[in-house]
Amino acid sequence: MRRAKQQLAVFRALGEADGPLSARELWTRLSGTGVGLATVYRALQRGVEEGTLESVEVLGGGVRYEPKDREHHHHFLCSTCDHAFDIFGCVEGLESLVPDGFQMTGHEVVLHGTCDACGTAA
Amino acid sequence: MRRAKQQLAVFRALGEADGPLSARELWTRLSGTGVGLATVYRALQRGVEEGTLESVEVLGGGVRYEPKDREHHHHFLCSTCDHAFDIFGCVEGLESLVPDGFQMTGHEVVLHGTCDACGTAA
DNA sequence: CAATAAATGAGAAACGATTATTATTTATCC
DNA sequence: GGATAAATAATAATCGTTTCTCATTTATTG
Repeated sequence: MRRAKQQLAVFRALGEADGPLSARELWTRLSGTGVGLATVYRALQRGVEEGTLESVEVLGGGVRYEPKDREHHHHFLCSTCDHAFDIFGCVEGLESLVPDGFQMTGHEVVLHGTCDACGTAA
Repeated sequence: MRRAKQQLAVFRALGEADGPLSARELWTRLSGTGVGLATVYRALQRGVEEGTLESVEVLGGGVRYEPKDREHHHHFLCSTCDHAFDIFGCVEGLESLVPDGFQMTGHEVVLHGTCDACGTAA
């Protein structure tokens, strides 16, 4: 049947965001449309099941979600507004950090500090 | 008065660990000694207040704690045993990732994969 | 040993995040 | 338009973590 108008709104909001969003952040952004929090969770769950979304944990603020088709990137967490921004590009020298006997399958880099808006407002 | 024998046990266990530990992990490690979970939390809270401990968030498993006097390092999270290991050394090229107008005050690197013990056991 | 004050353990309570429930609404198919 | 099944909003229930409460224990001091 597949109606899911509200769920599409969730996917669209995630696609337009400049970084991963938590369930609550999404709900807040969609608040004008009367979408329920449960529906946000349903959409996120389905998105992850279907492989279109990915859950990421940026320190500070639990689980956030973003579209899986985004290319390799990391995150910048603003300590003032608590928003997570995507930052593209990567770093060098990760392999040399891995201890003997350990096998690395992935990595996360999180920068923190102040974002443009918060730095200007200060 | 300052007795705090149990709290000292918490600090000692953290000092001997090879990575940051969560309150529950600490409690488990001290289980033989009859230390209560509330005491673990009390010790962690005091340690952070006094500046000897630091709370860190490694993705997957909430807040963990480690002594603040440890030199700059990052963490390796084993996806099998869910334990976080300290890894020393750092990476290159962080500054180039920071977007215009943003100010970076710190960074975190988390590698994930399989630790030595879990890789061998598999 | 007695008095005092901090520390403790056990369990209850609070808290936030997530999931389940349910009656209602909405799209689709005929 | 009517039947059907999925989707929805609201809210209750659940779950793990952290904090609170309080009676008891322990160190310290005299």
